[in-house]
Amino acid sequence: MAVAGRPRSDESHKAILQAAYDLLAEGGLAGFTFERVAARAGVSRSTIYRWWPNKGALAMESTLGSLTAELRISPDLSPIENIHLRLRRVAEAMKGPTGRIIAGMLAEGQQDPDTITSFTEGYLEPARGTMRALLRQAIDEGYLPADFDVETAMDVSFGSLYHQLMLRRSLEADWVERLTHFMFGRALLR
Amino acid sequence: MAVAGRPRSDESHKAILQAAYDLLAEGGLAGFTFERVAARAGVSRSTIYRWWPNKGALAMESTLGSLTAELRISPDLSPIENIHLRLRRVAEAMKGPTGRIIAGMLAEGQQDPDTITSFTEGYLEPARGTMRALLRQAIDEGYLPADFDVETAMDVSFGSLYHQLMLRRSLEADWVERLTHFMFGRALLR
Amino acid sequence: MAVAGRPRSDESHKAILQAAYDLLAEGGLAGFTFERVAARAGVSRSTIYRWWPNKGALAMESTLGSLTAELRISPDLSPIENIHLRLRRVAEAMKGPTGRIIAGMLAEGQQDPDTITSFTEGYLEPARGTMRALLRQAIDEGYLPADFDVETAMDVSFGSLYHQLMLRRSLEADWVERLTHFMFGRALLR
Amino acid sequence: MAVAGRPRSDESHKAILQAAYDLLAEGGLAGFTFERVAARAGVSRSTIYRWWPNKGALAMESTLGSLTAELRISPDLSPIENIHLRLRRVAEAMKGPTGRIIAGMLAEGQQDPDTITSFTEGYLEPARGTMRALLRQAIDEGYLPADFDVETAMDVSFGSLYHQLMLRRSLEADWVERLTHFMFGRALLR
DNA sequence: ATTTAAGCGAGACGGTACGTCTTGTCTTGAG
DNA sequence: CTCAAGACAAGACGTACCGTCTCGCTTAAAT
Repeated sequence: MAVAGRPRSDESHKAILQAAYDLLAEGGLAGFTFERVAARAGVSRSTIYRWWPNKGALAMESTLGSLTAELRISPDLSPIENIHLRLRRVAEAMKGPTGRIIAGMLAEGQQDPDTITSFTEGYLEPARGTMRALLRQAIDEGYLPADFDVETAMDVSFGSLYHQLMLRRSLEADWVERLTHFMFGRALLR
Repeated sequence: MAVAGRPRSDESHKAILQAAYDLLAEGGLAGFTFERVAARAGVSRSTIYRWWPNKGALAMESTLGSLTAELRISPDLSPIENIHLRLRRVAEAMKGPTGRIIAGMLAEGQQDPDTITSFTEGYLEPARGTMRALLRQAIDEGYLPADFDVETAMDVSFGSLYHQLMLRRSLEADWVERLTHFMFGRALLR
Repeated sequence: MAVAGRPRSDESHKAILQAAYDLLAEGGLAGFTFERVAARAGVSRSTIYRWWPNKGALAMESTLGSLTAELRISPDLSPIENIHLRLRRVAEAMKGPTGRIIAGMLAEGQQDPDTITSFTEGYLEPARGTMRALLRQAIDEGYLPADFDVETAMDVSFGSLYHQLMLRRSLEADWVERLTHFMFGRALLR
Repeated sequence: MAVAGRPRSDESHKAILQAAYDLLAEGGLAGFTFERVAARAGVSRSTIYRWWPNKGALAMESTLGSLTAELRISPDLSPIENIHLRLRRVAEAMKGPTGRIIAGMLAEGQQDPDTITSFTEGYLEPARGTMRALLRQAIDEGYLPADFDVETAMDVSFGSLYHQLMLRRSLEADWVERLTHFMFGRALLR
């Protein structure tokens, strides 16, 4: 049952998200301003304020879509190999604009807890869900021992990866490989 | 041999660092302003600009002293236990104001790479140095296999710990214990 | 047909002009600061910057109104007497706050030519217009010779008067009287 | 009888005056700063503060020498012609850097009365002295009537000339000629 | 057909902080 | 006693954003 009043402009909505994404990709958190987003989107500032309470929320929404795309599983690989592949892809993505955006959101979140919540719910938990399933499968199929600590494994893998990102340290393929070896042992990766 | 010119006021210097530390401890990065630091320290703003190029540098210097205090080794414990103890202490410290400050600096560093450099050189590398020594000792004394990947172990331990911090997730003792178990295996912790 | 956007606050506008006038009247150019004007007007600094490009412009606008008031002609006096009266009144006004303001604007104009332009167009030219009319009338009515140099007479009268002002020299009635005698000859002043 | 202590550096003294003069000539009052004078003179700021109480005094002293140079009388001309010549030369000088400096000092004097005093005593009164002598000579020799108001004539000539300068109006030769005509009548100038 | 209820642009407003600049004072060490 | 060097408190500068606000216009559902 539609409410009275002029409906929300889908055009503006999209333009804002796109402008926000572009700005974040270009300069990270610095230079990410409501004013600039509005200017680039060709939209009035108040329209942004009407729909997003703060920069974190806007940054989140403008980014989430593009983040979840790469979460795909190859059924012809072993669970451990699948995990390795996923980590490698995520690391790869983090080297580009997506990485700047995520780092920016984690940074923004230090001032505004809501951003952390959105980030966790919107991106991290889904990612952990897939990873969790893979780890459980690995246990079920005997690749990992029954008492393998799944949750900690995820804290470790995501944690070290994103920390690496924030410190602007290496996210190259061999770093990911060493990480996987460290977590699972060399034997499990053909 | 002192240089010409009025010498730097040690009093102001200390007052600035103290005020900066207090502000960071109180409100984290938000509300950490040169203006407020100056006001609280009873110092003119230009004096701060004269000595610190940006907020990150000031935040760093105001915190480093209190950070390095806790880097002490108990010689009567095994290397693994020492590592565990260190991680627990660091995690404990991160729950208080120090944690907010470090999270703030990592956040600030996303806009200003110099802050990351200062953080790495001033705090992280020294911490890694101690940790590295302990891990090598553990290998030498047979607690860990000869091919144990020391560097990755540090990426993992510090990484997951600080990521946990930034996500405002648990830093409780049992989390640290699970982390240590995950990295070294339960057997090694008495 | 009003333009879109929040309309300019007439209240703030007036408060700014009033505060500017008061500050100028009190202390002349020294102490005339956007910051103080803002504080006294109870207005944010940016509001002033939005409407006036520099101090001179604000000083001008805050003063022009009160300046043009005194330009009135008494029809029952001879043109020469009218001129004399006008000069005496202007000189009188220059002894008060208005004088400090005008001196301040002429001073300010040495750094910023726009201030001079505003002053000339907003105040001086109108004043010269009236004076010019009186001089022409005096010629027409035979008080002054046909080849009397009207423009130079105005350069001389205004010039010596405002120079006197800037040098903080006498602006008393007898000085004005001597000036008039010098320009027109004693005979013409009853 | 020399006083104890290091003698005043004549080199610094001259460098300061020269730097001050240059800065004034280049940019007028704007950009005339103790800091810049010190920098350009290769002198410490405190040295300037030790010898000059404020900008006006420094501006004055740096300029006075070059101002009085042009006050010379040609004995083979009539007094009126000499006056005319003098005014023309002063007007000519005012079109260059000297003019900017004098205008700057008159402006500066609106904030600091001492500058006005220095200006009057150091430059204006001497100039008026010469002019006064010429006018008296003109009266004595019958070029001007015995009751010619000498002081007012000087107020008028200098006043209109310097006002013209401050308004950035014409200081061309024909303007000076019209001024002389206005004051003395056409007959007296061949 | 008219009212009502948003959405939206434009843009003013009070604030806060930025980083820079200048002022006038002070403190040191060297001449 | 002078001078260079330079630190210091104070405070204004002009700019950039913030979050809020007031308008007038537009768009659609409800009356």
